[in-house]
Amino acid sequence: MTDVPIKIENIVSSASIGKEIELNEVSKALEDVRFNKEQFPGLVFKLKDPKTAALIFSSGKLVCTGAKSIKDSKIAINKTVDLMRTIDKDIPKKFDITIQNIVASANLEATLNLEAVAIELENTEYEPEQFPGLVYRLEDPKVVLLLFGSGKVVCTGAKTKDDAKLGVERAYDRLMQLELL
Amino acid sequence: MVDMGPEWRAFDHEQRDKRTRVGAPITYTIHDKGLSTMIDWRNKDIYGRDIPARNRAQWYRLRKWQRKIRISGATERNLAFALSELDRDSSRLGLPRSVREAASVVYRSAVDNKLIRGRSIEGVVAASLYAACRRCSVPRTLDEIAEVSRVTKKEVGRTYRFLARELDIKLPPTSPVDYVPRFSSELGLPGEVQSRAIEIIDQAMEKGLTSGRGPTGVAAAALYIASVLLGVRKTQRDVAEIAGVTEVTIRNRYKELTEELDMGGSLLSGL
DNA sequence: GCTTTAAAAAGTAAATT
DNA sequence: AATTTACTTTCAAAAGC
Repeated sequence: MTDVPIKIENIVSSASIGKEIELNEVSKALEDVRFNKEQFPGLVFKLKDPKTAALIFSSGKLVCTGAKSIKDSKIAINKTVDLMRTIDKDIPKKFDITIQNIVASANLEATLNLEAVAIELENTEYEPEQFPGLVYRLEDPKVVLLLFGSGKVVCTGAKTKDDAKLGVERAYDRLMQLELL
Repeated sequence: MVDMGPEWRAFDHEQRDKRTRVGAPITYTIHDKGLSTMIDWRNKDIYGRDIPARNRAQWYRLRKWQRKIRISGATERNLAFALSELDRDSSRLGLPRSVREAASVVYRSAVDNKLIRGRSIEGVVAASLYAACRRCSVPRTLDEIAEVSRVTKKEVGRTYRFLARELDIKLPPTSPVDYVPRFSSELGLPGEVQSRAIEIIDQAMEKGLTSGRGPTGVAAAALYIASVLLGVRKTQRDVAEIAGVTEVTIRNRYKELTEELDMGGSLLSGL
């Protein structure tokens, strides 16, 4: 398997503190908060470090986006929950954090003729009128890749860093065997 | 998945045959016309008398039949609506009858395979028309389709992808070449310019200068360059207007094409 | 399906300067 | 015409319409 380095660009994770929270109180207690129940049921909270955004729901579940590493994503959630604890002292210290999606970028170091790729490669969608990237859906690992004429690639949908890297490498090898690279 | 035939999969290099068509061809004959007798919802006959218990089984079967008839009646009304919608969109876009018919084939196929569920008739009609235009090499952009139909660009695109996947329609990416005749005639340019523009596009494609670029922008720039080379220059503004792109896009494509295909000298002599 | 969040890729667009 | 800002595509989760 050809080694292709990838860079993690964004991580989405979720967690549940196991008990309900009064969002109106959270919005008063925290800075950088936006909350419009009519618009969206979740409260939006922006954390400086790690630079992330969290969505907090009244059910006690939350979503964290924007982290550049799995560690940062977990740190961000823990910091956010720590702040929530100033409102409710009974929020548990321990809870599960699930990585839901990893977005990574990579460079195949060669230009691609997307018209040819669209015709030869399976499971692709290429509509340059709408978007310059070609969408390539991989079944194993189950990820979606965006291939560009420059050879740059975006991989999304992975749950682990290994799957993101494996997805890019499988795409690279497939393009190689079809002589598209 | 349903197979609409090889002509809709012109670029499917693998598995193009041995697939069996699903279901029988359906003709949209109005088969309940003249059926005025209703089967009552209650267990009464047309005179209001109770139906004998031993005949009820048969009665239920009749009601079941009528339910089917009612549904097919609605299906036909929907088809009539869809076809009128298709006619309206097609005429607004100035499309030939052949394209409209190709679109109706796609639409009927979508209906036959129950792909309308959860989707608006207008959306499926618009997407069918978008596909037919491409298939017939007289492409209309999603914006143009959205303009004449009452569907957003996003929905036309989404529905098109859905139909393409479900009906196994595999069309190659729209070539800038297919936009040349239309833009050219709308600009009142002679045939020689068209030929020259197509040559430029062919060269551009071979050098990978079209990957990721909008087909209309490439076609517009090629036409602009060709018009200059043949001494019948149109302004970038006019070309941009007809092609539905900005002058900035034409300039960007122009710069790239002239540099990569080294046409700088020729263009200078053309001026 | 939509609403909200974040991020990259590259093309196109629109508003400023 | 150069800058800046912004929208197109992909993904997942959250609660509710």
